[in-house]
Amino acid sequence: MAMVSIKDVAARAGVSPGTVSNVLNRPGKVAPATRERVEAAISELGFVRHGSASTLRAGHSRTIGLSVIDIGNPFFTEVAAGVEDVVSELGYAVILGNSAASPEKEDRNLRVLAEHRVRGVLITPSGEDTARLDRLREHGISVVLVDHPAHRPDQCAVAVDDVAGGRAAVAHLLARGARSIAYVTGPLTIRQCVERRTGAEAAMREAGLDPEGLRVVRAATMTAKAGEKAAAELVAQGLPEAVFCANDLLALGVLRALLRSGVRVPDDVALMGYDDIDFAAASTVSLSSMRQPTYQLGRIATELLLDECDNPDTHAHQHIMFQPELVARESTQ
Amino acid sequence: MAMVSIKDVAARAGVSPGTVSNVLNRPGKVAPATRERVEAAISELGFVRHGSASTLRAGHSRTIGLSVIDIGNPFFTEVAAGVEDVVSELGYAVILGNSAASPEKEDRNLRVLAEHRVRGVLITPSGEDTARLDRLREHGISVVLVDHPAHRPDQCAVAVDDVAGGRAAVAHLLARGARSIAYVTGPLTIRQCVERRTGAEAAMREAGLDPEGLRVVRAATMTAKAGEKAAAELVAQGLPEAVFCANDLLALGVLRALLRSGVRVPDDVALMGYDDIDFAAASTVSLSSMRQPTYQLGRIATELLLDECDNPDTHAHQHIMFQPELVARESTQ
DNA sequence: ACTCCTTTTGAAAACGTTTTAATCCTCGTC
DNA sequence: GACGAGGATTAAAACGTTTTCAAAAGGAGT
Repeated sequence: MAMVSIKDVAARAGVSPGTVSNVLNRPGKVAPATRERVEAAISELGFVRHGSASTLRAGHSRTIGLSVIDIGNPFFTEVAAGVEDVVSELGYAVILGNSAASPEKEDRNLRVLAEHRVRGVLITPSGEDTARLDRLREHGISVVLVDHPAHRPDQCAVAVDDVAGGRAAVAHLLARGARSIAYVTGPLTIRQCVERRTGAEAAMREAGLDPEGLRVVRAATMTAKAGEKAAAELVAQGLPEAVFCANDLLALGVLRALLRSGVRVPDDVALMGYDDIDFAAASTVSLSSMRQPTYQLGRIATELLLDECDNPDTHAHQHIMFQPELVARESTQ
Repeated sequence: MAMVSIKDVAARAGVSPGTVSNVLNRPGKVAPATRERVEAAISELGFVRHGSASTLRAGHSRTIGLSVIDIGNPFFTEVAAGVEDVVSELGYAVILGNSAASPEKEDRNLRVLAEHRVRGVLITPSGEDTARLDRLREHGISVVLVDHPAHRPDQCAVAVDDVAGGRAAVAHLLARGARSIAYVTGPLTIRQCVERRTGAEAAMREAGLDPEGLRVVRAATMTAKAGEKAAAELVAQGLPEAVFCANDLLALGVLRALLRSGVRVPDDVALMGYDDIDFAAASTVSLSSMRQPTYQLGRIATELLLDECDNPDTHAHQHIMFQPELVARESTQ
């Protein structure tokens, strides 16, 4: 329990605490000779700066919050990797929050982030309630939306066009000859699920089909397990010619359950996922999917956030929208 | 930029700041009437406690650190889920660090955690250098090892028997009739890789084979991509009858590359992974693997850590060692 | 020797909370 | 009606840093 403070360092180096602080934060402002002396004292004493004291006095922390919907989903893991890579050299800490698509958990996480006075928050909101995000901003905490379009102009957001993605996915299935299509979705509170569906319906309309014909199966969560359950439902009610899943995890679950029931993919049923996670290409029947620039999403969002924090006056808010890319594999051959 | 402080709340409620603090931290100590008044003021003013100030004065934070080797590996994601579930109701924050098996990155992350004066650290160390962990403890930060046996008696650790796992895996391959076996491993700085190999060699010895016969292929990282590369090497140098991978990610990469080269699994080569991540069961040829109580690892480690922090005197350090379980699937049929 | 810069350092206040010790009340008891 | 006991509340000091402002030191020019 060493508890070496800046004062001890100052005493050891024969300078004042203020100078030590300068060495730490504005090394340019202090003469090389003194700086060296201070640095020596720091390492001799094993001093490590008390982040909370620093945050308290300086008024801002070196911490950002990252709130995702499902940390078990490789999509978000890859986003997190992008965030990490940008942030780690800067000595920033990332506080991770997993909302599990529950507004209450998300609330609790945001509250924790607010208490920690994080510099900013990267969030993939799990619902459309923008109020709590606005409340964060009132506390001086910047917010950048990840995989979600902006709520308002004075805000950064990095997203991927989910309507376009849903349309492309279903257009692909239709082009392959499927006429009856099921859409396996997660909770309808999740925007991505809704928009991909909108796109899917648009594709049907464009093909001259009634969008009402899109059979929607709702899964409780966007996991493989939930996908298996959804597939059971499909099997019980009679199979469509093609299934479009809101997510690769759902699709992998659907695939597993279908194969187990003796349904052949893609011969009996074609199958499309979304996100193109690494495992999509490796699955039993390799999975067609919609690829998104996931890692980039994390990187760019973080860069925007940091710019907003560091240059509040010159910062230009940006709404970036990527286009997803169809990757056709065995499951829709 | 509201910046409501405890003083404002106190003024509004007509009490002193000390009383507000009591309402926040020891609600029992304050009369119901005043408490209500204070709570009303809190919500009217939208007060949120300044965590750094609290940490600074109280001497301890409501934050723990989680340092993993690869956040992209579902194994660690599941550990993280276990951690999250324990911690989230307590209002604790989790600072995530990804060491990417690099001691430098791990160092940097630990430094950040030390600066933040986290309550404790959960870590899967990426090497055997215990010095920096001891340094953390000197700063009064508890450390619990995850998926790693204890370095010292006065320390908690939750691990899985990797030697036993390696032995069981290779014994399984031998029982299936394989005589030439390759071991695809990650960096040898990673203990898990080394111990699984030790187990593998033990299994060979027990079967009357020369453990030197175990062909070791080293991959730079424990990812699917690195697995593909390793498989290419195997193919080029002549295939063994069975391949044991230190990790499911490696195994999935090996599998993908083998199939692409026209090698049949398990007919030409049997394949075993390790970790039994969700995707192992879903892959092209479902993957035999060693299952570990991953989620439990995270949960229990966190509980131990919190107990150590909250009851430093009554706390009994524990070294928990789980046994892995073999899951046989198609890849070793 | 003096002034006038520039560069470097130091003293002290402030950040928002927790906590200790002290004060103030309210009651019950004698 | 005085006295204490005991609970509720408060005032004030601390936690370790950053930052502002002023002062000191050093150098150059007269």
